[in-house]
Amino acid sequence: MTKPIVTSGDVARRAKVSQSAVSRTFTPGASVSAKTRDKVLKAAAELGYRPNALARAMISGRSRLIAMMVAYLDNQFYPIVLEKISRALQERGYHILLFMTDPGRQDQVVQQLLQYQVQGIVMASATLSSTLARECAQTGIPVVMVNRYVAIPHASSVTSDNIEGGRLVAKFLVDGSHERIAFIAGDEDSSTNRDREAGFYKGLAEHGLTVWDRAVGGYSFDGAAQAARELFAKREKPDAIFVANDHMAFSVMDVLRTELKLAIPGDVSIVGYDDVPEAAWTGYDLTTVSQSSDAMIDATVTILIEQIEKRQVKKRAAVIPAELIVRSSARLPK
Amino acid sequence: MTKPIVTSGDVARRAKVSQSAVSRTFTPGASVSAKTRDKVLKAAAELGYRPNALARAMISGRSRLIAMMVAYLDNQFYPIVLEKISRALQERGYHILLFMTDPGRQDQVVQQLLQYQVQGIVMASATLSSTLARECAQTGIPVVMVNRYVAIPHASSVTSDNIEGGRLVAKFLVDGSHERIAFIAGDEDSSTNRDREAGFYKGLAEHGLTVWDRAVGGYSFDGAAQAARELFAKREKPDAIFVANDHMAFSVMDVLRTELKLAIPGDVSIVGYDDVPEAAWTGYDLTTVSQSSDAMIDATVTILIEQIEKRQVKKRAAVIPAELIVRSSARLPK
DNA sequence: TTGAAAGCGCTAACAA
DNA sequence: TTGTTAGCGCTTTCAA
Repeated sequence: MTKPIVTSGDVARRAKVSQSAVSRTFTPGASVSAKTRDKVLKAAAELGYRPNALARAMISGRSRLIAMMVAYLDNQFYPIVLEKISRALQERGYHILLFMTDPGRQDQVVQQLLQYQVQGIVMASATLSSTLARECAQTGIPVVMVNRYVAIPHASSVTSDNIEGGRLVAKFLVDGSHERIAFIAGDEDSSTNRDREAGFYKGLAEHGLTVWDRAVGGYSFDGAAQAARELFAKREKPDAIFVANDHMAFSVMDVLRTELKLAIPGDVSIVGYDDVPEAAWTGYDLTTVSQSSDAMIDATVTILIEQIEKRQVKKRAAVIPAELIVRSSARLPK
Repeated sequence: MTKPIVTSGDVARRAKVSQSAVSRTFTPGASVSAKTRDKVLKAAAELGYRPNALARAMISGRSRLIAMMVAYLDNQFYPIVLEKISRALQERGYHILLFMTDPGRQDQVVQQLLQYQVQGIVMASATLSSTLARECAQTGIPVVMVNRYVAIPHASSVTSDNIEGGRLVAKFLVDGSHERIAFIAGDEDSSTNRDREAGFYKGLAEHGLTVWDRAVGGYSFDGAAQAARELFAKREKPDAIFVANDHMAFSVMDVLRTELKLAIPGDVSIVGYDDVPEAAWTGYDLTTVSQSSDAMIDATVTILIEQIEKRQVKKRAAVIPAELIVRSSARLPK
């Protein structure tokens, strides 16, 4: 009952044309007369013909497949990026091959995806070893890192202006007359964390302040809760915390309000980074820095497609402006 | 500078064996002597050989590609399902080709994914027309619908026990002495909504009640807000609302607390469905019905792999038990 | 266990 | 514009 697989040859025979005529009919921009095309289309419809994308990819060298490597999807920022990138690429006739990766096993995953002859790689919250990056470069496959930056030739990147974002937060908190301003870091190895933190310290310094305290949350919900407890276990407690991303900020707010019975922003102000949808939910109403996912996706897709179509991989680094989104989780400047 | 593409022929030449020997070395379970394999492996490593998955798929008829169709990723339930399914399939050597679909354009998307010779289709929050389902069945490609059910032969499904879940909610709200119990529906065409609603009404009936009022939120954040406003624009207002999923419940809670200045559960009780991670966040602390995503993913992957490997598509419908998760968004029974 | 040979379904020269 | 031809890189008979 299964599979009477229909090939272009079958269609050709039925339409009484050559097999290449069939191929041309299904290749946008190829030269076929209207008459031939109609005959082919008719036969194809009758037979239920569907071109084999694999065969096509193999011979043409264009698989129209883009690999997307993601480390986790529980931080809403990433599903949103994934959805938008996928839609944008679909519109251009490309498709996403999804790879969930564990830290440490990323190189293995890259080997797998290269076997599928992907034409590009998008990495979100994932890092590429320099060995792998070189391998991709040799194969001529463009790599775009989203929300992370690596000093590797050939790997392009799209990031928020994290340094400026950090500065904005510092200024906002200082203007709000906070005196003991702490920071909760994400993954200390990530460029995103480094830049947000560096910008934040720079901003504090510009107002003659230094960071009051610091803990590490590792970008995870539980890690952030632990970091919050740590900061508040000490004698002198912060009156404001900049948390390296929204996802962790929610966890911090939960711990402060529930376990420590602190009012936000009455007792302590919280600022996050990303402006994920939940930040606008009134249960949190989180003051944060927006990194426009639309702009980031645009840049990612543009870089990718350009490099694929020009067959020339030249490293590019797009930096998307950051904007402070003021809500109610942090005391306002007077 | 790019692409000295290495083929199995190159490896064969260098290892001084036949090209088929190379192929066998990379085919688990093929018969090669240890000596030959070593020679091949050595040559392959030296050359940086990587089997071409596309060529392999073409000839063997096994692409090891599974298509996943999703309508949206902003409801956290879906990214979680996506992440887990992807990891589970990766472990078994399969990979996810992701398709974001718009309602109405799903058939078009299916045509595209069939071209990639996927060996299975997972549909989440997406519906398949019966025409398409038939086409998949003819090709022998298994289809599994997650969180949705369709009366189509050959399309398997994995759902929560939505009827029982709805009943549990009704019982809980009645036991909590609520008297004006309303329902906010998702997409009225979806089996999930139908079953949750039917079970809910059945549960109310078992206690001699009927639904007080009803509005439709269409599974969207904004739609749910609108539905909430609608329910409370009337003279007599509900004292409890069962919202068809958590994602909408958050929106409803926001509207009630912020716009209508109502206390939850003081003035009105809210119950959701799904138990997404945010439901446990203390900003919402939502009483809800848990549909174990782990159990659903297990069932999905098992059905899929079994049908792929047995090359036999037999419709199956897995129903995962539902469990009420009591938190603080609804008044407790005495 | 090995190698030779025959394709998988298609695109892309090349001539006609 | 059309058909012929030669592969893309691989798996899988089939004989040896």
